[in-house]
Amino acid sequence: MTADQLQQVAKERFGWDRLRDEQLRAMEALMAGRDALAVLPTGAGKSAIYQVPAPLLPGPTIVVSPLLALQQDQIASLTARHHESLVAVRLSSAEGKSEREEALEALRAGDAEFVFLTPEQFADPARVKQIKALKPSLIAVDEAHCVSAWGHDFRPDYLQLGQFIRELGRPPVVALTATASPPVREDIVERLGMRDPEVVVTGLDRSNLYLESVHCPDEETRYRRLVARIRESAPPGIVYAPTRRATEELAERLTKEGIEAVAYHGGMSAGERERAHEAFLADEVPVMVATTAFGMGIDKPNIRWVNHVSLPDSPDSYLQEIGRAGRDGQPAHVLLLHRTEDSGLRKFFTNVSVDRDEVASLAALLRAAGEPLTRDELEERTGLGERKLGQLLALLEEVGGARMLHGGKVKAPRWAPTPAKAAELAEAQAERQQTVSRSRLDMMRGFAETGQCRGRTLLAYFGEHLDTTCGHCDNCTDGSAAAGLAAAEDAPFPVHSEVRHGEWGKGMVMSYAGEQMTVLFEQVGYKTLSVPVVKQHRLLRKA
DNA sequence: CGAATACTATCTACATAGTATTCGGTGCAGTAGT
Repeated sequence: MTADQLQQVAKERFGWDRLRDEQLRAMEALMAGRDALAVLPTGAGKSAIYQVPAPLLPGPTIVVSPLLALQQDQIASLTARHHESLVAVRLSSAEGKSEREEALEALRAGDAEFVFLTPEQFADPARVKQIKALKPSLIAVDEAHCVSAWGHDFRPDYLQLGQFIRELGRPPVVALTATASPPVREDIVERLGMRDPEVVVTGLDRSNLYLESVHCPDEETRYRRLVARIRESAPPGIVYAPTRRATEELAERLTKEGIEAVAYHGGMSAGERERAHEAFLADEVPVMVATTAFGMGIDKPNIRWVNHVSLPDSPDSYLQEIGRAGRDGQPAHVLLLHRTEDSGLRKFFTNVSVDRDEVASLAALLRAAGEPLTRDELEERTGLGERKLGQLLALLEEVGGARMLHGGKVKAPRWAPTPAKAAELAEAQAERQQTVSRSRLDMMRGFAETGQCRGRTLLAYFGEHLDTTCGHCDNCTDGSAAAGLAAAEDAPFPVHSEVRHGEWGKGMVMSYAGEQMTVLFEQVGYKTLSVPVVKQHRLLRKA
C-alpha cells in the first residue's frame, strides 16, 4: 500500500517512473515513523528519499544542508520541477527580515513543503521555536558525513544537531550521504540520536573510474607527472592541492605551461569563487586547481579526471573527491600523486594537543562563572585562540564538563566533573579521537602504497567485500593485484566477522591482502596486522 | 609535521649558511561601515 503510494507520488509529482528498491526501503521506514541512513552515490536519487514521502506526511520537511550555495541549487531544482515558486523555502543569513517572514508564512499555510536550514540556524532559540511550531514531520540531514567530520574544531553547531532535533520533538530523521565508512555511519547515527535506523548502502564501487597511485620522491617529479597525466587526458578535470597557496601557484604554473587552469579555495572572494565555478561548469576552463573547498554539491557529469597532488586525510575524503569524476558513467581517470612528507600537514590538522592545565582552568572558569559565558568572553578570560578554545570546549562537552546553550553560550552542567577530572577525561578523549584519525590516515597511506588491488582495498575500508580484483586500477593492469588475491586463501577469520584483540578490544575483519589483514577496532580505528603473526601468537579470537 | 619565511651570524660588507618563527582546510552568521 505505502509502496504504491510512494511510487505514485514519484511518478505524478516528480516524473520518476520507478523507485529503486533501496530508495523504497528507506522511504517506507520513514513512512512508518522510523529513521533511515542512506549511503548512495550522487545521482542515485538520494534526495528522492525525503522528497517523495514529504507530501504524504502531514507537516513540512526540514532539510539540513551545510552550504548555502548547495541549498540554492536544491531549492531551484525543486521549484523548477513543480512550476511553483514556494514549494521550497530557506531561512538563512541571505534572507532579509521580510523574506524570512514570507517563508514562514508559506510554511504555516502549507504552501511550502520544504524548508532548508544550516545547523547554525538552530542556535537561535527564536528560530527553534518558529520551526517547532510548524510541527515538522520529517528531518532530512543532507551531506550527513559532515556530522561526523565537523563540529570539533569547525562549525561547532554541527555537534549540537542531535540536540536540536530532540528539541523539535524528534520526528523521523533521514541522513543522506554519498560516502560513509562504517565508523562514520555509526558516528552519524549516534550524534543525530537516531534510533534503529534502516540503513541502505549501495554503489560504492565505481567501475568506470580507473584508479592509479604513484609515489613521488620530490615536488618536481610530482609536478612533471601531473603535467604528463593532464596532457594524456581529455578535459575537464580537477587537481586537488593541499593549501590555498599551492592552488594559486599550481594554476599559474600550469597556465604558463600552456594548460589553462584556474584556482579555487576558501580564501577567495565569493565573486571570484562563483566565477571560477561557473566557468568550470560551462567547460570554459579545462582544469580546476582547488583545495577541498571545491566539491560538495558539484554535479558536473563530464569530469574526466581527478588528480591529487597531496595525500588526503582519509579514504573517506578520497572517495568523496574522486567520486566527482565520471558521473556520466563514461570512463574517467583518477591519479594520486603522493609524497611521504604529505602526512605532516594532515597530522597538523588533526592534532589536538591537550594541555591538562589549560583544560582544567577552562573547566574551573566555567564552574566558577555560575552563568553561561560566550565564546568571546572565554577567549578573553583564558587567552586561548578561537580554534584552540573551540577544540577544548568540544572535548569538555563530550566528557560532560561543558554544555552548549542557545546563542553560542557555554556553561558548566550541574553535575560536571571536577576540573582536574574533566581535564583527565578530555585528554583521554582527545587521544582516542587522534588515534582514530591517525588510523584513517594510515589507511589512506596504505591505499596509496599498496601493491594489491586498489578497488578492493578502497571498498574493504568501506566494509564492502569484492570476491575478485576490481579490474580498474594500476595494480590490476600490471598483474600485481592477482598475486595478492591468491595469498588470502587461508584466512583465519572470515571477512566481516567480529574479533577481539587483547589490547585493542572488539573489532571487525575488513579485508585480507597478501599476508596482511585489516581490522576495524571500535576503540582504536583501523589496524593492519600480519596474518602469520596473528595465527602464531593467537592475537585475535572470535568475539 | 614540514615548508616557507624571517632573522642572525659571520674569519669584514655581500652573500650565504644556520637558526628561529610562522603558517597551514573546510563556512555559517550578524554587524559595522561604505
